[in-house]
Amino acid sequence: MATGRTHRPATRSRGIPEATVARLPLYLRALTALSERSVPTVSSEELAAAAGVNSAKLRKDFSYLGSYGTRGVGYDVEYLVYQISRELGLTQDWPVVIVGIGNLGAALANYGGFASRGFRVAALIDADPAMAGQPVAGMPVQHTDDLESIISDNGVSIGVISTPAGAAQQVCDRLVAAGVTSILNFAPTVLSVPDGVDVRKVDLSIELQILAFHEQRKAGEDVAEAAAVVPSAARAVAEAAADSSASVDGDGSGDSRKGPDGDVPAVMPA
Amino acid sequence: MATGRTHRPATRSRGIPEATVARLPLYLRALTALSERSVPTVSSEELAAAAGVNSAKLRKDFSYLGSYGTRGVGYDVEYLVYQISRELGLTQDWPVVIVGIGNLGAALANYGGFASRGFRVAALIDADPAMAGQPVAGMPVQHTDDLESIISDNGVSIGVISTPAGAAQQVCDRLVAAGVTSILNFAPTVLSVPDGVDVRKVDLSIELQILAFHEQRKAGEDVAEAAAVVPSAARAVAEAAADSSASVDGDGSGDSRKGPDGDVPAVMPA
DNA sequence: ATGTCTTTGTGAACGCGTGCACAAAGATGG
DNA sequence: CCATCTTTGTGCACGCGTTCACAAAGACAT
Repeated sequence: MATGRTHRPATRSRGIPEATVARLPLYLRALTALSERSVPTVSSEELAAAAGVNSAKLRKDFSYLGSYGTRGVGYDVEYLVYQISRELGLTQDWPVVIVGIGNLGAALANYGGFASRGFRVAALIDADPAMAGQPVAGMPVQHTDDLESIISDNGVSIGVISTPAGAAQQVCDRLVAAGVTSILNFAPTVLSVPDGVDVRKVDLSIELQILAFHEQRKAGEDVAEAAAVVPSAARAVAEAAADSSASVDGDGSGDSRKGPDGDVPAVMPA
Repeated sequence: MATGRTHRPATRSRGIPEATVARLPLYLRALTALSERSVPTVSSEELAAAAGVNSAKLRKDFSYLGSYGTRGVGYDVEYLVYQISRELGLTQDWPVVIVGIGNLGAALANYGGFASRGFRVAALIDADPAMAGQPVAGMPVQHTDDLESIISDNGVSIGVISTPAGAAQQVCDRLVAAGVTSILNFAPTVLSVPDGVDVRKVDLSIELQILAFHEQRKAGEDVAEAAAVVPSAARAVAEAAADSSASVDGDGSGDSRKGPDGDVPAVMPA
């Protein structure tokens, strides 16, 4: 899972709880699989199992959309697929731009899941002039200079940022100024956006750290905190390389980079 | 955001709420940035702003770790970096294996964020015999046949799955059987694991769908208002065909995992 | 020392999300 | 038409997470 939303305090969009919205895609996926197998109806119990959730929760989620089930029988698969698709806005076309075509950006461009349900990669944008015109996923990469015109010409309202952290906010600002109102951010940075703009964040590093926490807990439950603590080590590393302004690798996304996301160097614990 | 945890009902691990644990990496990143700029202390207000959270929330989060601040002054940056690192288990080495070296897997292997904070890519594993031995991110890809020995030889407890959906559960089972107890899953499938194994899911498609929901809602509400900033938004409201557009992308390859692009398809396993 | 000022740490209230448990609704069979 | 069985839809209670608001604690100046 991506690591959570950013904005949107407690907005229950049209009565549908945020937690429910986050599960609708899950249900949709399970339903689509059933649809392909020509299963006509499904019970809340079966569908819940397929989606990996509680059946009561699933029924309550569906109750927010309306009463689409038949008691004693279950839910009509096709009908539910359509209703959820419509509710999520997947019955319309969503042009998407990906900014930052490094390793991750290229992987996203090739990702089949994007092209499926209503999402269409309208353009790939990178700041590296050497990449301009080069085909990635059968589509020529365009230069950042044309970002604004690309957005407006294609009516893009959803942008994906897979640049290094240093460039993310700048790219974000330009996207928003050009009319983008939803952003999926892969760069390890907190983006600040004006009201009315949604930001969702996917942070690979954070996911791993959360796993590490639980892993440590599992391993350390029986054993008594066996950790060689050397706080001075971390302190020493931190002192090094403390230059003035943040290392602005301006465009990034070039060959010279090592990763798609220039992560903030961390303390390297021994 | 990666889309959330899977297991672990309401386990307040050692008194630290799950929501707090999920924010600790965020604080750590902000603190590390401050540390590099040699900032000695920081107030909860400043740090909260840098991490993009509420200051009261941040203080409460830190209160679960202990009283590490000084009233009237703030928090010692270096000390806090160390405390959070230790709490998250980043003071020790975490060997990680990545299974499924397609576009996404390769991007993950190159991802700098993995190598930073204590995580070390111990091995890259793929089922394609043609990939065996080929270098990715300066490391030879190994074949799935050796999965078990790789896990045990390196003492791996964290596995990353970036295979197609059809292969994910099978890979997951083997990882768990070999001793892995934490899994970061990029495949669009619900993984079932025994108790004691943590699974976190990152689902790009779901994130986009959630954004689309809010985007549609914004577009529907703004009809009345005159948000003249985005003229292109209204144009996008072209009703798409309401037929069985839910039919997914081709590629019903099913069993044969890695496709031409070897990336994660949006299809569910049967 | 004493007062003032800043900032932490936390008690308490509130709201959201979850899960239980059950009544209502409809299918099914005789 | 009635009885029975299955499954939905939801009222309710509970727990987690968030936020407010403030007292306690320490720094700092006089």
